Amino acid sequence: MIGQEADVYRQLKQYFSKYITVSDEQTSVFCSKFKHRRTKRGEVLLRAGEVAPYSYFVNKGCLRVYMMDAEGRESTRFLVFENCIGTAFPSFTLQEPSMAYIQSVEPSEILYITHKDFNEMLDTFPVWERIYRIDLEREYIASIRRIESLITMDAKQKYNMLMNTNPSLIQRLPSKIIADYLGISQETLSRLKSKK
Amino acid sequence: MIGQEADVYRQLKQYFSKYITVSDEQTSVFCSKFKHRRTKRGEVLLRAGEVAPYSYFVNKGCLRVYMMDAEGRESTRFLVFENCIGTAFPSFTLQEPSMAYIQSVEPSEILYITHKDFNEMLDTFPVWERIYRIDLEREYIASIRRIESLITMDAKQKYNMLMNTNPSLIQRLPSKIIADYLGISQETLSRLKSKK
DNA sequence: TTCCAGATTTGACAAATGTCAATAAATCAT
DNA sequence: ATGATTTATTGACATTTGTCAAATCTGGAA
Repeated sequence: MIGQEADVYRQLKQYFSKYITVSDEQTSVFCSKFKHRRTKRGEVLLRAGEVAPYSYFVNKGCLRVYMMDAEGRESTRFLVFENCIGTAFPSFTLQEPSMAYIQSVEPSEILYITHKDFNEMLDTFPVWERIYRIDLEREYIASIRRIESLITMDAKQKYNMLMNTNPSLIQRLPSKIIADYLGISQETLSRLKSKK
Repeated sequence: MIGQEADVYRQLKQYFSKYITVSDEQTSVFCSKFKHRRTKRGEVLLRAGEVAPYSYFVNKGCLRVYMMDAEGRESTRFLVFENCIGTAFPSFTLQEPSMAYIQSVEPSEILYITHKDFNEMLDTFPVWERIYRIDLEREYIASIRRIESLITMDAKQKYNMLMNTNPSLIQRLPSKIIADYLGISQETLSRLKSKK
């Protein structure tokens, strides 16, 4: 049992020490702020209008951050896979009502931390701010790449890019989600796949 | 003369103390790392393929970070206006060759800092890391909003949004740049403006 | 002022993509 | 396994947007 519990934080600990060295004591403190839970396929963790209370680290599975327009059409803003941390970022950071939903697209195993704990750690541990800052840089760079692809590429180019950079994503997720992640209709995506 | 020199850093000092309190001594150290220069209209500060050596704070004017495809078509990734800091972010941060160009679209007055100084300050001053981290959060949130608009809106919606959130930008910049910032052709933009 | 270079607008047409509807395929719960 | 429900594909067509070319407008230099 102890072995199993320890295992729950194994990936998170790796995540902390990915770019910098963190002492065992600090790692323990950081982990202690994260609670563990499992989610069901399709489970909605946050609805638009709510203030995001948590940020999520994915041990296993996949979370999807998406918006819905007045006609019920969905657009996927971000996908959070194994060993990544994510949330409805503007809402979590500014503690404002969210424009986005968060949904577990697969049965998942996640660790989550409250905004309060997250920010207290920023004030208490410079190392935590360092870890977070480096993570922000990576996330921001990824979002810049995404913006570039959205303003410069047509549907086929965007799909090919995803094939090259993230082929597992295509195999794993329903094409409906791939389509609205790319900002194209599922019919267009379906045609791209057959035509090549 | 002393008064004029001090004035050059006035906006930068305000920028530092926008979200947190910074001592005068620290502010002085931070400012000392930024050099001052003026740019001409159209001047190119960075070319694709080069590693971005500097990050720029704009006192006056506007910088444009843009990409160019094989056919010479340009896409504006970001615009940096007064009292904002910006650069070819992935290149500056990772010190890799840039995919983007940086150009001064107006005669501008800027302060710039080297990557080395920037990172040394991160290791020396936790306050600097804090300032940078908060700035990253804001920039990242802005980029998320931009991604949302790119995947959910058509050309007219994107233009209307820009009109509402940033009307000065439309008056100030040539419509060619507005168009490739929105990821649409200048002809489409021109038609949108006349129709509604 | 006058002229020129660049920017903007407009028109005609082509290409890409979206929408709607019907069908086929896959997945889930029982 | 089997039916029910969701998801994916395909076709026909409408709409949006891009492309190219020409015309018009604009601001700065001589």
